[in-house]
Amino acid sequence: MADVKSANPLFLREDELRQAIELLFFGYRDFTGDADRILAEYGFGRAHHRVIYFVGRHPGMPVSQLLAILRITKQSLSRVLGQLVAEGFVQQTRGTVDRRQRLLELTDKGRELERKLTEVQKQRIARAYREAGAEAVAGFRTVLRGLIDAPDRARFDDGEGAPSPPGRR
Amino acid sequence: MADVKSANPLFLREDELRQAIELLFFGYRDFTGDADRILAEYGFGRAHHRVIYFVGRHPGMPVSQLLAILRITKQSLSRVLGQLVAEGFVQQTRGTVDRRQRLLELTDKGRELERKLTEVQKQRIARAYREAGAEAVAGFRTVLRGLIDAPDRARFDDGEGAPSPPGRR
DNA sequence: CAGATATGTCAATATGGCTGACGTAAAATC
DNA sequence: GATTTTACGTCAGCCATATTGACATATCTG
Repeated sequence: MADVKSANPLFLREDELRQAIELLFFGYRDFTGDADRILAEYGFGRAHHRVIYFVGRHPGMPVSQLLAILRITKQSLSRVLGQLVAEGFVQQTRGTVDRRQRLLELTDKGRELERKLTEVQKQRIARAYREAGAEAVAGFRTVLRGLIDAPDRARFDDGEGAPSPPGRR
Repeated sequence: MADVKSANPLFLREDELRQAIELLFFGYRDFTGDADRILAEYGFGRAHHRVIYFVGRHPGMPVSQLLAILRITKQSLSRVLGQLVAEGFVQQTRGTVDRRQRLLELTDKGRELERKLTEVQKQRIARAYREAGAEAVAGFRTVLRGLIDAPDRARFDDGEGAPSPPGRR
């Protein structure tokens, strides 16, 4: 089982690749489904979740960087971020080194919601990880990382979490 | 490397689980990005892709079954499916055993688009698979399958492609 | 025949994207 | 110090995709 280096190994067959497409479709649908249900209770959507997640992950992040990660326009972000600020989930403070910047961070209320959302997703992943075992998990990460475009792939190299450099897209 | 059965193995640590969340976010975004670009040329969106994909995969599928897979309302499907039929990508024929049913299938034009869309996605997956190797691929599939809710998980067991039984949701 | 089912359609609404235009404050540059 | 660039915000309008609810029609089933 170590010499699978033929020109067209089994795992590159048509139906294997198709299966991957469907695994990603169903997997992502169910993976996001957990959080969607919680968000609905708050009148929020997936867009709010992404903001809450990344702000929670990188406290003090300026708006421009959040835009770069999410790859949406500032007008689109504005509505969502505005709601989160208005309802007290996200807090904006002026930057000290560059006073034009609005640095974003979660409030206690925001952190609580972030925790709830991340919790259900972590549980789903933990269950799948546990059932699959360490080796399968390593494979999962390798393949998924390989599906990501090079610029953002670096995010999963080293310390993981380092914001990608400007001009990545 | 065979006795990782402690109460809380390394791969279940907080940061490992968080990394999985981000891998899925970035991975799915880039995975769908390829097809999105092609679809835009046709004035279609992701919704059209899903219809084309599943109809192509299961020719002769009735509308009700497509609704069950996509988990959207018939009103939502109606607009998208209507466009695809109007523009000659999908063809509807009355069922013979049950004449109330509209059985869906791709036209030649539809099959051609399906092929183009699936092709770019297969290429991305094939590259990641090739770089990762057979064992990693096996792990990827095991974990991803574990992320899927039980009803649809069966889709990836046996012959794979068997439509899930009625009442799955 | 009565009722359930498969499909379609009309209308109204929400969410989350987009482009374009314009404004303001602060930093950076000449 | 004046000018230009940057970071951010906002107004206005558009599009795609989803929702709920109500109703219509044809067909199947008991």
